[in-house]
Formats: sequence, structure tokens, C-alpha cells
Amino acid sequence: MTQIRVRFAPSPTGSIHIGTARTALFNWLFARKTGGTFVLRIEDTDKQRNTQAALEDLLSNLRWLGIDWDEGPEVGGDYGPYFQSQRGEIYQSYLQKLREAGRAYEKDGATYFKLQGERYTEYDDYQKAEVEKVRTEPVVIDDIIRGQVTRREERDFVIVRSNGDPSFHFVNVVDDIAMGITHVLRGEDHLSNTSKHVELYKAFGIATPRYAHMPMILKDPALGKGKMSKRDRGALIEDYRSRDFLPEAVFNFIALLGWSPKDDQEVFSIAELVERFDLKDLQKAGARFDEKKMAHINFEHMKRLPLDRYLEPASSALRKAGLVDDTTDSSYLRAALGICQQKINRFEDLPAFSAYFFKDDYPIDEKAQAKLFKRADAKQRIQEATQALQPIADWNASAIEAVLQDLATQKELKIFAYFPLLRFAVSGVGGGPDLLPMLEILGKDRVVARLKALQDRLATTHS
RNA sequence: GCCCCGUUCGUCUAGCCAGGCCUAGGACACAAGGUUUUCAUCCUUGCGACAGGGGUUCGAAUCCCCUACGGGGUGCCA
Repeated sequence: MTQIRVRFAPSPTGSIHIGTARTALFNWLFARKTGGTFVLRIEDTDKQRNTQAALEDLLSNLRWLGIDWDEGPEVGGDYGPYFQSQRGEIYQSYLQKLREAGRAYEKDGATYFKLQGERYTEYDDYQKAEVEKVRTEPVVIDDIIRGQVTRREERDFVIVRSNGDPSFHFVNVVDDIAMGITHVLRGEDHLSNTSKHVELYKAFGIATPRYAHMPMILKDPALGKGKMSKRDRGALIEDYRSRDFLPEAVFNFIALLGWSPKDDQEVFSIAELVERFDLKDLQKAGARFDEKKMAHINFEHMKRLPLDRYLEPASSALRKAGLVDDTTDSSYLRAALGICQQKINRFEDLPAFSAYFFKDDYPIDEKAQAKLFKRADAKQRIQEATQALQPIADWNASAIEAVLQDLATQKELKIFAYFPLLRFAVSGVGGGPDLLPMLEILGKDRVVARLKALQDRLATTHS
């Protein structure tokens, strides 16, 4: 068995798309699973659209996702250069081989690849013209996902444009040959054109790689038809990155689009994915992207994170919202986030969920306020609670609970008569983390001050 | 137009290759309850699909054919 070599060959234009990322990810997974080599090759032939900044974005987003490469930009390798713009001589020498074999010819300033077979002309309804066609032998594409796909090419095609640039089909095959690529895993949009590639391999007298054409990621039908494009919501990897999604969750979710482990497990670490991955388990049909499921997978990863690792993306989100900075007490931050971790399912929602831990002018939920203000005993209960809590010397959850319990017993009430009021007083909302630890972490000073502030507001409302 | 690929709950999917174990399983979403405080956690329950038609067979989601629908290709784009 020869060493497996796969490649990911993006063009570094703008941002990295979820479909592009998935191609990278499946190639990477396959290489890591089989002990093969993952090559990164940059298709930068379109000089105007390819900038250095775009390339750096691409590399950094790949790394963020957890994808590294064995050969390619910044790491080198024995099959370089890894930029198509630097491989002109290689393309020339392969073109020469084709010419010598009589398989290439010039026409209208461009170079065409010559198919073999009987020639005839026919009106082509798509071209709206008489065109020359060739009765070729059908070509069989041996596809790991789809089985044997038979197709025939019937028209000679351009391999070098009249401006001198070699075409995609040509450079793609030449590079794959020159780089010893054994398996080509790519999107289904390339399947029909694969017959061109097979014809090229035949002309060079070289065996084709194994192919695997993966299903497309389709857009939400509400947004239109067809495959997902860069403009669709949720389509860009850097979007998840800037919203503090966990890279391993994004990786996990994308892997689930078109692939399944065949049992009921859905949440995987990257190492588990490498372990479980098999090309044969790829789905044939297109998959539709679902943002809610993405969020769910993300939450599952968030919950499993040890607090130390949770802290970093969580503080990043809070920092962006201006709630914390370098002066924030780290043990306070840690404690506050510790009781939020299991409750909140997106880092981008964390600032709104936990603002009251970090500033005093947190927003007030009108509905929760209206509900509590309707209670006739609200003012009295708040007063009682404030008086009871104020003298506590050793401020902690169980002390608070004991005091409130005593108070409730004394007033012949349940302790929960005080809970919603206290929660609202200190946080401005009706929901959140468990109340007692929350009070402990906020500290006596904040709690008492906020209770008094609420009393004042109640006084004005009720008078 | 022609060619290629596909079609299981609203969505991601298991099952299909090796037909019976499928009154089709899981997850997301949604709905209703519950967790003696909480619209954001958690638990329980519910809702919900083999695209349609023929055929083969004792028996078909599974095999074959047709139709419909979806996707892709058909470019001196990649």
C-alpha cells in the first residue's frame, strides 16, 4: 500500500467559506486517520483577487479550526513550490509532453486538449451554435462515495488560454500528478468535470487517483435555491470565530454535514473524529446548513470545557462588550463565569446574561419588573430581606440561605417567597444562574446596595 | 436542450450494498408538562418521514424500471 497523499487547494480570495472549510477538514481527517500526508496548495493564478492579506486570513482560519498541513506555505516540502503562480515551468513541461504526443493544438490563440475518436459537427442547444464533437470512449470515474460513474467528454477543451494562463482543469491535474496525490476529495460540483481530468491522466499515461465527491452544502430554502454562497448567513468561518464559537465545535458541526458515525453519538472531540472518520460513511445527498444545530453542538462543547479553558473565550466575549478588562479581579471573574457556564449556550449572549456581575447600570427587564411590582408585599419583603442579610458576617451561600430560611419561618412563609424578588433586585431579570451562589459571588455590599435601590424605586412607584 | 449525481420526520441523519429483527431509530427545532425560585440549564412526554407509480418477491425504506422534484456540469471561471 502506497503512502496516502491528499491535498486541499483553495484560492486565497476573501474569506473562507463553510463548504471550502469542509473540504479541507475531510481531507485533513482522512490524512490523519490513515497516517497520510496533507498538502496545502494555493491556487493563486488570479492575480487581481489574490492578496497577501487574503492568504494570511486563509492560513489563520485553517489553523484556528485546528487544521495543520504537512506540506505547503510556511512549512515547505519536497513537492514545491506550493503556489500555482510559481509553477509555470512545470506546466510548460507537461504541456510539451502533450504536444509531443499530438494531444494538444492551437486554435484562436489558445491551446486545446485533443480528445480521441471520430469527429462530427452538431448543433449544440446550450452553445446555440454548430460545434465539433468527438465520439470518445466513455470514461469511468471510480468514486469512493458514488461508486462507478460513467461519463464521456465530447468536446476538446482549453488547457492554456490565449493570454498564456493555463486553465484550471490542466493545472489541477498536472499538480496532482507532480505532487503524487493519491486521493482527490472534493465537492460534487467537480464530478461532471472529472471526465476531463481522467482524459488528461490517460493522455499522460498515468493512473488516476481515487476520487471521492462529497455532497454540497445547500442554503436554507427560505434564503433561495442552490448551494450555500459566501453571502449567506452562517457561511463564513471567521464569522464563527469573531462570535467566539469554539473551533472544535465548528469543526464537529461541519463534519456532521454529510458524514455520520453511524451510531447516535454527535458530540466529538477532534481526536475522536480522526478516530471514527471513514470516507465510506459519507452521505450522497446534499446537506442543508442549520444554524440552530450549530449552536447546539457549540453549547455541548461549551458545557464540557474545563473552567480554565472556558474562561478564555468567555472573557473574550465580555471584553468585547466592554464589561471586563485587565483590571477585573480574576477570581471574581472566574467565580461568576463558573455559575454561568452550564446555563448559557452562546458566548455572544454571555454579556447580556451576566452584565450585572460587572457593572451596576445593568439593563432592567420590564416584564419581570412589572410582574414583581404587582405583588402587594414586594416592598415589605425586600425590606425584611435587606434587614436580615445586612448583619451577616460570613457572607456565603449557606449563611444566606439560613438567614432567609429563618426569616421565612418567622413570617410563616416559604423561603421562595423571597427568591424572585432578590433575584430581580440584584440582576434586573427573572432568570439566571442559581440564586444563592449568585448572591455569594456578588458580595454583600453589592447585594445590599441593590436591595436598597430597589426599595427606593418601589417607594416612588407605589406612592 | 444534453449529460452526471441525488431524493427517509421542518432540518442533520441511522437503516439500503448482503430484502424479513422497521408498528422506520437518534439528534436539532417546535409543543406540553416537570425540576417545591428562574422565558435561556436539566428531565419527561408529544409532534413528525421511506417523493409518486409500476415491477421482482411469500415478503421491499432496502433490488429493477418509469415519472416528478432537487443539485451540479455543459466557459479562453475555479
